[in-house]
Amino acid sequence: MVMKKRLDNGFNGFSDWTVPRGPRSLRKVHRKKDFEDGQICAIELLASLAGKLLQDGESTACSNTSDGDHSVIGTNVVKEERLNEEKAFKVECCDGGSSRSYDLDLEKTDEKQNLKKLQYVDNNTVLDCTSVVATSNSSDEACGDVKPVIRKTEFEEYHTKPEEGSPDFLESTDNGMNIGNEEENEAKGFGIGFQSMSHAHNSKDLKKSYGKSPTMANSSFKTKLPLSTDAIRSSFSRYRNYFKLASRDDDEKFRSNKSSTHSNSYRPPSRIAGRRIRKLLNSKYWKAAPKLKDCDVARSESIDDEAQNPFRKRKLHFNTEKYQVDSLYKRRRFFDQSSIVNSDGGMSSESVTNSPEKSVHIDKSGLAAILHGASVSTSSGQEASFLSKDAHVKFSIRSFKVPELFIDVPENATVGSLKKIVLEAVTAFLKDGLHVGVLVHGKKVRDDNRTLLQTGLTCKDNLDTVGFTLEPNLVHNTTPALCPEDPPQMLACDMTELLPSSPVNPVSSSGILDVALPNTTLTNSQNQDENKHELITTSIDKLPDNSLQDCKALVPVPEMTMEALAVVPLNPKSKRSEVVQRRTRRPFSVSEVEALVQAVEELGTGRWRDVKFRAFENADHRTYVDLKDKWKTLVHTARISPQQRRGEPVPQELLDRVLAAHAYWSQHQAKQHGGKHLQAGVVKALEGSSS
DNA sequence: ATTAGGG
DNA sequence: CCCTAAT
Repeated sequence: MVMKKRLDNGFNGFSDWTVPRGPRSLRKVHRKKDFEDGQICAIELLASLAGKLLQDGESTACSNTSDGDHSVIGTNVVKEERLNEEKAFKVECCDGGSSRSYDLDLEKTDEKQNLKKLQYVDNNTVLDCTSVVATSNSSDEACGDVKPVIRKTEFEEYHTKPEEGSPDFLESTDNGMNIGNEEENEAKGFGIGFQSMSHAHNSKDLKKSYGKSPTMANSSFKTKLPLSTDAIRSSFSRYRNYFKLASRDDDEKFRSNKSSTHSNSYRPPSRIAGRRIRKLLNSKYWKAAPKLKDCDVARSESIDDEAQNPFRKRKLHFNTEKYQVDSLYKRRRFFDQSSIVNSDGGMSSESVTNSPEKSVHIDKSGLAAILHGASVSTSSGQEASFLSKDAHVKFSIRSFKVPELFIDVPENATVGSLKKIVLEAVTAFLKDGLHVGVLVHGKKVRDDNRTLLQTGLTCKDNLDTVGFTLEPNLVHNTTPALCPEDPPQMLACDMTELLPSSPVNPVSSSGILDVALPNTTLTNSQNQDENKHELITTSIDKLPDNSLQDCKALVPVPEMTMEALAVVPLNPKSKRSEVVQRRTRRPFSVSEVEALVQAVEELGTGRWRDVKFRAFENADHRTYVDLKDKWKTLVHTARISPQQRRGEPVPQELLDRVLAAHAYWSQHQAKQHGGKHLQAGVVKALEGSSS
């Protein structure tokens, strides 16, 4: 099967053409490529995640104290449709500040090993963007509690029941905050958020590891590894949310196929179209609805059924995020970028997104949960005091996001292997446990001792600003101070208003793709927001005392309006065309360089079209832009030390000519008169310099 | 459609 | 090599 092929420059983060600037920034690459390349639905991720969570089954919820008072407990029941199994896991609560993390135990040693390997291999692996949608049917126990209680939340598949969330929510609320059958409440599914793909960087180590890993075992896989960019990287980073699948560049096919009918029906009609779309997506749409980052995801389907490939026709959103180039070379630790060491727990990945009805949400940052609706009710009067103990706050966690997953797999990898890989990556990250972080207005609340009331989480209005994040329980390495927290992405609906104080980060780019099987392409999403808002603990004080009064006891879950959510291009047709292929890389041969140099000597720089006609008339694959770029790289190459040069070595003589010509034409500001005359000048200059 | 320059 | 902006 051909995954989408993209050609990046391959593993190297650097491309030859990028000379002057040094390594090209990955981030851009990711973004673009991912976008172009294709996407894969990460349904699998969710599924796997869910599975893991389920295994956990009983997480320890902490109840701190007397029956009545548990400060917070969230029980999430997740049901994974695929598995048809339901298991529940609990989310921690933090009352006194102790937040618990999930312990995910991998039952299979293999997996553990694999995971270890993965981790070892790539610190950068991240699952991001995967979100689990939860709707709340809150139930139970809480009622009597004096303290605010977080109700159990269930994960449901949004998709299936787009609007159910609200109804459910309402119900639960209506019923009073009480009740509920915890067990009954079931999450139906997860939405998985997407993924973005990034191309593989060179990750030799990864390759190695992978090769060892069972999953990668298949021969083809191994075989190819060396040659292709097979690597999987996963890392948690707040900045990235996506997992990407990269395939090698084989674009030749693409090019050759251009004219010919391609087997792939989904193949984008034209690059141009793709570009347009991209553009569209990148700017207009997102700007219009920055909030709507979420993507729509199809709900997971039976995994095993290849025929119904989960990847097919899924829509994905992407966000672009920033990525540092050097990151390619430097291994990052898990989560390091996002990780902030908090007293409360680990890294924070802050962003909160909401997703509309669509099942999948993608968040920019790592794991994030969105509260869909929250209501507070006070069973007994709320005493004016902040500390009214009777008041209850209901939280409906709409989704949790999973940290980004970064995966590269060979094109020839099977879907099954991809699934495995994703699963492993997800498992790896879950394995170490998670912490739940609480965000208010996009700012992380670090003081676990603060009461909800103090934090202002008492009524719906306030609750809208709340977000939960699943934080990896690892890493303590990053410098806390440095880590910015991403602003939460608010939900389209209710959240909209919320962020008065917290700026919403515009999405740099995003797109939605459909993934077609034949060319499964990956898309990457990126986003990034680097807002560093610390949470405002102080702001709490400012909360109006009457906040409680304002609250409506039951807040219906906001219904997402489709419009609001309509991040996606209205025109369904366009969806398909988004997959854009990148041209294959065609390194210039020495002879081509020679021809180029010759032409430039004669024509000067700035006349690329002429150069093209003169020297590359027959090379339809060399556009004048290519020539210009090549010249740029040649100049750069000529200036750097031979040791730093890569690729097919260009004779020094040519490089000298390049420099001479470049210098000459720089001075003669493109005032090319007679080519010959100038050429003579160039040659002369060259001779002078060389001798 | 080209050109120029950033990524 | 891609993308954009400016011609």
